[in-house]
Amino acid sequence: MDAVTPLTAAAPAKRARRKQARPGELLEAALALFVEKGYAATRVEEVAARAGVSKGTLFLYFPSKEELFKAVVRENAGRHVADAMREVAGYTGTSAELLREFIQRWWTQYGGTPAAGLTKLIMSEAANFPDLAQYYQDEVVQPSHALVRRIVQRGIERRELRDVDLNLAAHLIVAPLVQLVTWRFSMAPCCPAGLLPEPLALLAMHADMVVRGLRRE
Amino acid sequence: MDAVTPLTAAAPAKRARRKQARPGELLEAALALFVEKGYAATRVEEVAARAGVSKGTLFLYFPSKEELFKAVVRENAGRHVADAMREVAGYTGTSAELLREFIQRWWTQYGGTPAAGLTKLIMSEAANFPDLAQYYQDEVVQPSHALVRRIVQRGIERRELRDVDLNLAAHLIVAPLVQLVTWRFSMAPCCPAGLLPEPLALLAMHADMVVRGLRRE
Amino acid sequence: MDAVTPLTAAAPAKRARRKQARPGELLEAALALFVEKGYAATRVEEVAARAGVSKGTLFLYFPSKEELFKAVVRENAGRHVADAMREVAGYTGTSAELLREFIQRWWTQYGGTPAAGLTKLIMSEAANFPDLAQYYQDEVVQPSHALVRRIVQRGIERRELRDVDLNLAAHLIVAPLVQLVTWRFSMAPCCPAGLLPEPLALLAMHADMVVRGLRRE
Amino acid sequence: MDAVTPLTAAAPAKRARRKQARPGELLEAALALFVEKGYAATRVEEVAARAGVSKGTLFLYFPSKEELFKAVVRENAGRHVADAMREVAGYTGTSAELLREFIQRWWTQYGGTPAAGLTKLIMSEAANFPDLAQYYQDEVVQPSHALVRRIVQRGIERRELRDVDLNLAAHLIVAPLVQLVTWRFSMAPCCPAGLLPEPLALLAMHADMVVRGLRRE
DNA sequence: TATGAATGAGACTTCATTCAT
DNA sequence: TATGAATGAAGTCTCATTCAT
Repeated sequence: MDAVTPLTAAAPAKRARRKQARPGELLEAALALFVEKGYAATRVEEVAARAGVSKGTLFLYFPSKEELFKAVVRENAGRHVADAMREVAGYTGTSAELLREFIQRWWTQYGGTPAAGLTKLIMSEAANFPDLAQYYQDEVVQPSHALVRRIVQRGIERRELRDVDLNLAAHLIVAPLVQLVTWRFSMAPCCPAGLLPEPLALLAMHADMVVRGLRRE
Repeated sequence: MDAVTPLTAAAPAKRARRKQARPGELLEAALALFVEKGYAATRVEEVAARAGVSKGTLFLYFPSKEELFKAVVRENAGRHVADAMREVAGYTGTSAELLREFIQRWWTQYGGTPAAGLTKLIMSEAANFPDLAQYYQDEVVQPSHALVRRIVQRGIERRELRDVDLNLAAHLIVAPLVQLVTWRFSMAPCCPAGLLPEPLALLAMHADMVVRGLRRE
Repeated sequence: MDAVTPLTAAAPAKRARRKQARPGELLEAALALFVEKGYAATRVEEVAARAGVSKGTLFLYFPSKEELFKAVVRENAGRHVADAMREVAGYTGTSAELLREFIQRWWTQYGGTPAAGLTKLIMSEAANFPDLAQYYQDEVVQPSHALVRRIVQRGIERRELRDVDLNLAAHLIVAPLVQLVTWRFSMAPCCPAGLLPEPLALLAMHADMVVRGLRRE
Repeated sequence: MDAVTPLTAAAPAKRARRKQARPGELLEAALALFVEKGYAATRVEEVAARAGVSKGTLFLYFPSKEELFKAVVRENAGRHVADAMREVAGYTGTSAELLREFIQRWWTQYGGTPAAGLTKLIMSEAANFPDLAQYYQDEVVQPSHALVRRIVQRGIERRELRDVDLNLAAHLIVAPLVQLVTWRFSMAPCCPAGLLPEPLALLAMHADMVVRGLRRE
């Protein structure tokens, strides 16, 4: 700000920096708790505590628990779909490779991140927040399915894949992905080891099964 | 109630019958509401009202909301798995037929019934009721997966199917089934028509994909 | 209910009888406290305690503090005006007697009762509850002023009173009455004895002054 | 702030002037808001905002909301009574003229000014702040009533007025004045036009009524 | 057995007050 | 001196649970 006082310029405002960061910290804490315990069973004081602030501070940034919840959904919904669509559009390899690539990426960019909890959260709370469910439907589900349908259609047009119902195929390709994150945030924490398949191994086999299941013989 | 009025004499019998039925009616009502709104957001008074009794009556049959919830889970968990295991044991047809048969039956006997809401319910509440999650794991998930593994193993032994990882295969076969009911009780009510695939068509294609994906070429 | 069991008929339901009385008891308690401390400074728990019930019970009868407040106003507003209007309509004496009668009655039927606190309450809270202020205006103020204007007009028509502005006269006749109750519920409790004029003496002199001030000389 | 920038050198002076004025601006803002919404319903942040400063600044000048309130009352109470007493002492005209003069002056110097809101404020909050009510009683009510009693007594001694109870007469003379300001700050803002009498016309008629009501016939 | 009025612990939310900047 | 982010006590309201009828 001022070249004459570089010392203070380095620490412009500890408070101000926190203020910038607060909403994000609160949203992160809220996502984790809402996913774990559900909306109703999560107390705002817990969210605040996990974000390292007091109850009152939360309400400086979000006017109510419900608005906090909506912000959590909006913040995390549909951030990765757009990226993925662009990548698919320019892909030049075989459909088998594309499907494997897509499934792998889905895991590294969404399924394996904390943001994936949103999937379980929406599933659990859809009936209590119909407008959010609709929003998620529009912003995440529809674009994702459209993307998968496009991949399959590309394979059909390239005569690599059988001529199947695109909508059904999309559901069957997506289902194990969704199921994987749903499981990760619900039963998995209760069921120690052994029985949980390694996500990447599961996804590799899923890609393999899909390719075999769809390929033109 | 009054010996002078024989017209009402029939009542005690009817009431007795109702009395017998009460717990079942309450469990049914509770399942539906817990599935729809979640445990925390469901009020016991709603459950009682839906079962046609008063709030106080519910507490005559279940000592607390939590015990009601546990009863709901115990009542609905694992009723169908044992039957299915017996049927598989005596099956004589091909693996393709067996897989199709299994998937169809799963839908008609569980996935398409109100009891399937339990799957979504457990997903949503597992973290809040770890012992119930464990119970469900032991009574439903493990037996179901074991059953599916047995089907696949039978196919491998009969040299109809490839030699795949049984555990991964079981997860991939089950995932779309679980996903179907999860969806049915969460997003589906919000997303009118068109986009929802017909369950039986979806399951038929799933069976087809699984057979193609696993068969020995 | 049943002539054969007169003993139980005498005590049909202690609970039920309380339920009947509860809203009235709560309204009475609320009126007293709202008048004394104002709406914002009165805690619902105090109201409940004064009515002899717990916090939760209050909310069985009134959905919110604000609705309780509105019920208090509606319950107490304008109950006496209609009676007074009927009496004035049939009066046959002189205007001096009528004015004295009116003022005396106002005190015995409203100004001296707990319900008079409503006047101070509305004064204090009008800006925070504009719709209630309007309601009070319509149900109490306007009818009361109309009644007083009618009394004065009758006197003018009978050539007992001077031909004055009816609206101004009404305000000047009413002002000391309102002031008396306002004082009674605000300063009076703080200013012990001596300085407080005897209400009936004050009202008698007021009536006298009004008659002298309005009479045709 | 910076000697190198003479342009801003004027600022300290301006700010100093503001600093001097701060308490007054805050008291003015507080009076208006306390009158309008009551003590409890007024937030200190609103007071600060109306005075053009931040919440924290208010607490530099007043240690608490309650002290701010007390300062508001002390600042506005009893400023005009002393002046009026002096004027009455040297008056040489008739009692009728004196009463008219007194009532007119009361309006121009108090009743028509923002400070008159204090009357309504004290009335509303007396029970919550008994010591302030006492203070107001001592500093404003008693002196005012004493002044009015003196005016009436002077008229009696000059054989212009009847020999009435001085205390009652004072209450009846003051009541419409108090009522006028009370109304002005409570119901008036809700009741658009038409029905509100013109203050000066009302006061003129009041003076007229008082003179007629008290004069020796 | 059935009811529903009553309770009170606990949740969300507000706001006077503090304090680092 | 001035700011406004942060705090937490206190208030409103909900709802599981009890119990007199």
